Formats: sequence, C-alpha cells, structure tokens
Amino acid sequence: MEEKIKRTRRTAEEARRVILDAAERRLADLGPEGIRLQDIASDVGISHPTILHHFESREGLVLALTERTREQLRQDLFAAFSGPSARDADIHQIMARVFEILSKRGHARLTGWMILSGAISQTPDRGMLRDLTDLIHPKRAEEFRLRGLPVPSREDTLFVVMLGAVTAFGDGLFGPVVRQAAGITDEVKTMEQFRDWFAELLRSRMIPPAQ
Amino acid sequence: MEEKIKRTRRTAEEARRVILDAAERRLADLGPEGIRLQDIASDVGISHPTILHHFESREGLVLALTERTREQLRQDLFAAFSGPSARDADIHQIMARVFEILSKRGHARLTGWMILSGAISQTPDRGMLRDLTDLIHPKRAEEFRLRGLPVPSREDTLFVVMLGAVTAFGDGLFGPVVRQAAGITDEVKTMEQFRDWFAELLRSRMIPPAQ
DNA sequence: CACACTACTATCAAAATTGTAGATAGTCAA
DNA sequence: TTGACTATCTACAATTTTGATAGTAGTGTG
Repeated sequence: MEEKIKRTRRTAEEARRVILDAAERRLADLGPEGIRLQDIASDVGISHPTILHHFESREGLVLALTERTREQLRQDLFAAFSGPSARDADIHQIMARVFEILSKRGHARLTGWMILSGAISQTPDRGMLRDLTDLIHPKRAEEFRLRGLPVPSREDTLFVVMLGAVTAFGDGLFGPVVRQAAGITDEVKTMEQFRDWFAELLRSRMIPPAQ
Repeated sequence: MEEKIKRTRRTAEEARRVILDAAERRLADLGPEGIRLQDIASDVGISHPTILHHFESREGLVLALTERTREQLRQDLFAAFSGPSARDADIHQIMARVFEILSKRGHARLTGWMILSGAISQTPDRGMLRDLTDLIHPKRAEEFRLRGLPVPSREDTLFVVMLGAVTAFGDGLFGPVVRQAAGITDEVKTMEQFRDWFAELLRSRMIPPAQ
C-alpha cells in the first residue's frame, strides 16, 4: 500500500527565497562546510534536486546568494543613512545600526565567506561605498562651508566611510576573537562600549572642529 | 621492468612543516575549498596518506595549521612592536608592518577562514592583544605623565589596540572588496594612502595633545 | 473538464574525498 | 653489516556530494 505524499508547491520565486534563506542561515551559523545541497534541502523540507532545478547547480546557488546578500546589504545601509529616521539621528545611532546589520544578521560572516570562496568577484559590483560617500560628502562639506572653515576633500570623507566599512565588517567577523585575545570577559558590554568609542572617534573626524 | 622510485625522506618535523606550508598557501589563495588532502599532497610532491600519517586526520591538519598561524602572528606582531627596530620607529612604520603581516602573508584571510570554519575556537587563546596592550600602555601613560597631562585609562589604550587589530584584519580580508565598492581604480596606491591616513588617525589618538 | 506547464520527487550515476592496510625504502644505531 | 624504526608508497574501501533522468502531482487557462 502506497502512501500518498503531500507536496507543497510554491511559486518559483517563493521557492528560491526559502532555499536562499536556508542556505544563508547554514552558512552564517556553520561556516564554509555548511552549504550542502542535501542539508539545505532537508532544512526546507524538500528534496535536493529541487534546489538544482531552481539554481542549475551548486555554484548557481552560491552566486544567487552572493548577489542577494549584496543587494540586501546595500538597501539596509542606504536605509540607515538616508531613511526618514536618519534625518536627525547622530552618528552613534547610525554606526550602532551599521554594526548591528553586519553582525546580528551575519552579513559580515557571509561576506567574508564569499570573498574567501571567490564568489564575490563573479558578481556585479555596484559601487556601494562610492554612492554612500556621494550621499554624505555634500552634507559634510556644507557644514564646514557654513562655518567658513576649509572644506575637507571628498577623499577624506571617502576614507572615513572606508574606515567605517572595514571596521564594521572586521568587527562582525573578527570581533569576537579580537575581544577574546584582548582578555575581555564581558563580551556584550565591551562590544557596545567599543562601538560607542569608535563612533565617537568617527564623529570627531567628521564634524567641523569646535569654533 | 620495474622503475625504482626515489623517495625523499624528511624528518617528521620537516615533513609537517612543508605540509603546513602548502596547506597555508592553498587556503590563503584558493579559499575554503582549497584544503584538499590530494591537492596539498601533490603540491608537496607526496602521496596523501602521508599527510594523514603526520596529522592523524584532515581535522588534525586544520587544527595544527590554526595553531601555527596564531603563534606566527603573535611572534610577528611582538617583533613589530618590541623588536630593536621598533624602538624609535613611529606608528606609521609599525602600522605599515602590521598591515603587511596581515595582508601580504595572508594571515587575515587564514584567520577569517579559521573563524568561519570554527577551528579557531578549538585552539588555545593566549591573550595576544591583552599582552600587547600591557606592552604599549605603560609607555603611553609615561608620555602623558611627563607632560603633566591626565593619564589615559588602560581601557582607552586597549580600544586603540582593538581598533588597530579589527581594522588591520578587516583590511586584510575585506579591503579589496571595500576599495572596489568605493569605486577606487588604483588599488595599490589608495591602499597605501588609506593605511597612512589611518595610522595618522591612530597616532593622533595615542600621543599627548600638542602643548 | 482537459490540457499545458512546471515545481517537485525517487532513483541512479559519477566523481571526489577521507581514511585504511599492508608493503617498501631511507636512516640511524648497535 | 644488520636490524629496528618509521616516513612514505600503492591500492583499495567507504562515504559523501553533485548532478542527470524520468516520472508525478499541483495549478492555472482554454
């Protein structure tokens, strides 16, 4: 006697989404070895050939995940910097949000893995930080201009942005190990203190000097 | 007619060394998928069971590599900060050396991979940055004391060290992608400029304010 | 209702990878 | 020289993993 098996049939788009979600979770949690078709499939509750059906190959899955992660990151970052709530938020809040995006959501780890595995170089680059700099620099220049101070170069703003990026990514991936090597006992508390300290450092570079 | 095959027989120590060298190179160059016993073996010019003979298992190899990398990093960093040449080198030269250690030798990439794969948490931690802070902080405090200025807390020095570490690691792994996202064309030149700019930022935090 | 479309499954094939077993050959010490 | 030791090899086994094939079952449209 044969069992009638219930199939849940999703739209192709929905199927791709849940598969990518599962792959993302596995990769962020379990590291480089975590992206096995069978495991991902069983997480979703489907058979592994279904993944191949939607993504052609394992590599196709990886590339799709890379692209989606990049795009999400771009959107999250721009939301943090140009959303309505960012209008009068100070840099502490914004940096807190950036760090949160990169560490809590595991984006730093994901990106690190993608860089190491070479997937990221096969995916289109959209000049995220260039655009971010172009968003920030005019405002910053204006602040200086209003006070009659020498306007900092765009390159200076770019370097501040790059430092923010490198540090936020670096903290997301290397942070825990660095804090351990620093002999820190209260991870969570120190993490927040460090981020605040760093945000203050960035702020003192960004704003015009006190008159 | 049988060919007499020449075997090169190394001491166990030497064999372990060349195997770890090859594994390190593959991992830094090729990423997570680069650590395959057969490939490493053929790089060295041996058969893959020889690797198993020396390291018990693939995992044993990974752990041995993790430990060695950590120890090398520790030694390199301490050499940069307390070696004879570091006596009157300024922070620009020291940071340049730190960045070089982490990027050129691929240590940042290696460490990133080890974190992602979970290997690093199975290896002893020696509080490298804590020790580094204890090496630096007294000197720094003395500089302030001599000038009759309020002495910064050890925590402040620790944060500067942590920022240096996070940024140097972050740059070693994420740097190229960040620079690409920043729309930078001349990678090498910008990299140097950024590092100098960052070293100057660190210096301005570290030294006593101008009288 | 009938039919086309396609998301999905079971099963198989092929390749790669780690690990085992037993034989072989350098090396050193007695 | 002889013998013990062990670094290294060849050959094989077991497992895992990606991918191919062909058929099944929801879903929407004429």
